[in-house]
Amino acid sequence: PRRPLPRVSAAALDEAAASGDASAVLWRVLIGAAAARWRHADIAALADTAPGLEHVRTYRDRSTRRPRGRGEAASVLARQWDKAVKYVASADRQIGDDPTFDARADAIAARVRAVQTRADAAAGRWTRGGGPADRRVLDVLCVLALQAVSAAVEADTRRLALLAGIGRETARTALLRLAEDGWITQTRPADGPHGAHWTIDPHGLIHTPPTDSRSQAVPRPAGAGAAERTSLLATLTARITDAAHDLFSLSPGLGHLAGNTYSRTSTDPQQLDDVARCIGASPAQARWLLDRLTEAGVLIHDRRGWRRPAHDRRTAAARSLGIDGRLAERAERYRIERELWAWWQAEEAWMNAPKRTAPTRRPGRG
DNA sequence: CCGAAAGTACCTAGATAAGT
DNA sequence: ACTTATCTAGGTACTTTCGG
Repeated sequence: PRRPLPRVSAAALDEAAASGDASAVLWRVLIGAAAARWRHADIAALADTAPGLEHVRTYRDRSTRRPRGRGEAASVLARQWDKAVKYVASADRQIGDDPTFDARADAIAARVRAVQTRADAAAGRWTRGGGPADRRVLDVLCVLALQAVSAAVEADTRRLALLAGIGRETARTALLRLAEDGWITQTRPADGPHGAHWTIDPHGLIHTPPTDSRSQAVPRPAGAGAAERTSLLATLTARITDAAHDLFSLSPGLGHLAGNTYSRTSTDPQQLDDVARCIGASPAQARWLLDRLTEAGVLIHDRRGWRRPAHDRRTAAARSLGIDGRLAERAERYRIERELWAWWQAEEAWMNAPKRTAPTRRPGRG
């Protein structure tokens, strides 16, 4: 979901950068593009022509500018882009660019938090039958909604399936089940090459209180909404990244529910009851799942409880079961890997960026 | 203007795991 | 041990876009 550039950055993109400080102009463009969730390919497509990207094409030699080589230009852009993405992730720069952003981020973060709270309270809904797949799809929809800063998002079944680490048909039926139970609603059917639109706000709760200037009854510090959105995004992205893995596929794999269980653990030890409550399972079922995860070598069990080892062992475990690479094969089949890969790399750059707030839990694998 | 290509949803059949 | 239902892959039909 790429948004238009903020005004400052759009102006910088058209600025004749050769005469002034070209690197500063480039920085203004990249920051805005990263905040608007552009991808590297989007900005790279403009590198040859846009006046504001002069710094990519040439470098300053005393009072003149000399052209860079093709490879050097690409590496300059890649390096600066990486820096910009990390900067935006750590500093919540969007607040300054877009005065409505904080309020919108606050609304969507509150909605996602409500959905997650309600889901966590629905014990048993996510452990039986298609429940594990349902919960993954719900979490992915929450992430997409946070990214788009909108409760309604376009979500075709393939993209959803790949992000959730499940099959496309499974994702489709999960959507139907979630809709039937009132967790989500389809706002627009599929239209040719475009997927259907779904909302995690079936009753339209978000749009009722608009960003009214007089509704300042609850004073919140500036940037609170943006910060909460960032924090939720980090938590939920880590969760789906942890769960979507070959090890948690079917057959000799440990299954979807085991993946969801693993995604709720961290390197800090947890008690059985905590884990059981997180996934809404009975203590006996949770115990069985934790034992299987421990047996596979991805969790450690001692008298303080269950925790993850310092290094992620999911891939090693999958390899020893002979199911390494399943998800990648599936992605290959769906033939949209290239597209998804770009999104995912931006997301990982986000995840690995230095955190401004207190460190939560570590993202699983780098 | 027409056909090819690409992307999506829906349907069906087989395999596998969970529940009783 | 048996029944049920869930997941997955393959195939089909429909729509839009693009190139000759």
